Amino acid sequence: MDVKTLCLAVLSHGPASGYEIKKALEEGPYAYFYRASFGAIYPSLAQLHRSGFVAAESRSQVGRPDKRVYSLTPDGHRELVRALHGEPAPDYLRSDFILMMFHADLLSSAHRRAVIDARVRWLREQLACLDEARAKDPAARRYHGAGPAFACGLGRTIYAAELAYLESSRAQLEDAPEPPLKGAAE
Amino acid sequence: MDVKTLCLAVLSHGPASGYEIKKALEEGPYAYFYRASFGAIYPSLAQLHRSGFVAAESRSQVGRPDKRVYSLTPDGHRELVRALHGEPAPDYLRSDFILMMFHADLLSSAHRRAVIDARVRWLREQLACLDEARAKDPAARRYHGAGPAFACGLGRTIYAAELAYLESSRAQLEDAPEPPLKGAAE
DNA sequence: CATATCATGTAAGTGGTTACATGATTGT
DNA sequence: ACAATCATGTAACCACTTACATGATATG
Repeated sequence: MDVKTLCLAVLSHGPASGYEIKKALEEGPYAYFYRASFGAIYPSLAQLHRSGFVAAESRSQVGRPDKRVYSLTPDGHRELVRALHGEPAPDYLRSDFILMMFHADLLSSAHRRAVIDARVRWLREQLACLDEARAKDPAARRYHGAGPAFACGLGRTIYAAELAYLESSRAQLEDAPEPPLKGAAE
Repeated sequence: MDVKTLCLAVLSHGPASGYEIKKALEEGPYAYFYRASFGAIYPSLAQLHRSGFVAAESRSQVGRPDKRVYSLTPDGHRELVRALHGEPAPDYLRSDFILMMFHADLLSSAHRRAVIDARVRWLREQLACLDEARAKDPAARRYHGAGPAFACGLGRTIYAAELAYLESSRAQLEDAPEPPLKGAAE
């Protein structure tokens, strides 16, 4: 699943410009499981347009570049459905946080505490954000139905589980004695 | 955190060849939060060697290329500690599975069920693997101490939470009626 | 008066992956 | 016989990120 497919996915909720797609990707629920920059989005949209998967409408604006609003064509919709019916690639997670925790014994206790604190704050923020969105945020209206609810619930579950684990287990990590002599392993 | 740092991290548990690092990365607990291919590992090791962060010892073998066993130098250890004390980059997750679930309404019920079944099987496998390793697997002896236990426990917690969520919520997703008319959103 | 938001696009660089080249040994 | 495991390395390729170019309008 490349950025092109991701653009089709976002556009399936309604027409949008490249700029709006970027915003949807970093503010909406997509942010949880995907990411893309302008340098990836704009060329992708241009290529999707050449392939006939999206239609473009230029809305001229004063003072800024014309806003190009893209919308899914029937072909684009079929292409999205086709891509969604392939084998899902295995999840790819890259986490500096877990790497640091794995090597907690090499960390100064100050840094260890700071990193965990930041993580806890971030998790609480994400949870608050998800709950708030579910309640009344107008931006969330875009995403309704069983699928988005399921995916957001999954995100919520995982964040909550990690937060609970961190809060209950961080003491063990922080109280652990430093190894008596480095290089004495095994 | 690039592949170079990752190599240093693996080598901090003891000397290893490029091949063994790859195995540690895809079989050990690192697999949960990082990944790397030979094409990334071998050049990284060569560069680490040039930088003086690892020492190399060639063990000649009959019939195969000499096995080059690398080990962390004091400089390499310091470099690892230094890297571990930086700001952790935000987690990067890329999940085709969640993207598919987000667009569950575009999926055939057969594919939707197949994908969820495969995910459930995979999660159960991961959990079994983590529990087995904790019990008696000799390969896990490499990783001991509070850090690895914490990181593995975190992985276990998250997998278990996702599995429970999937099993309790999949019915809602699968029973959801198809939208009456496509394109009638809003 | 500086910073953020809106808005599109390109070019250079990067951090990898995939495929290739090579080949003995062991297990099925 | 065939596949898997052990073992290292290179080269071509790729998808993406970062930085640049441009600039009006609104907000604090």
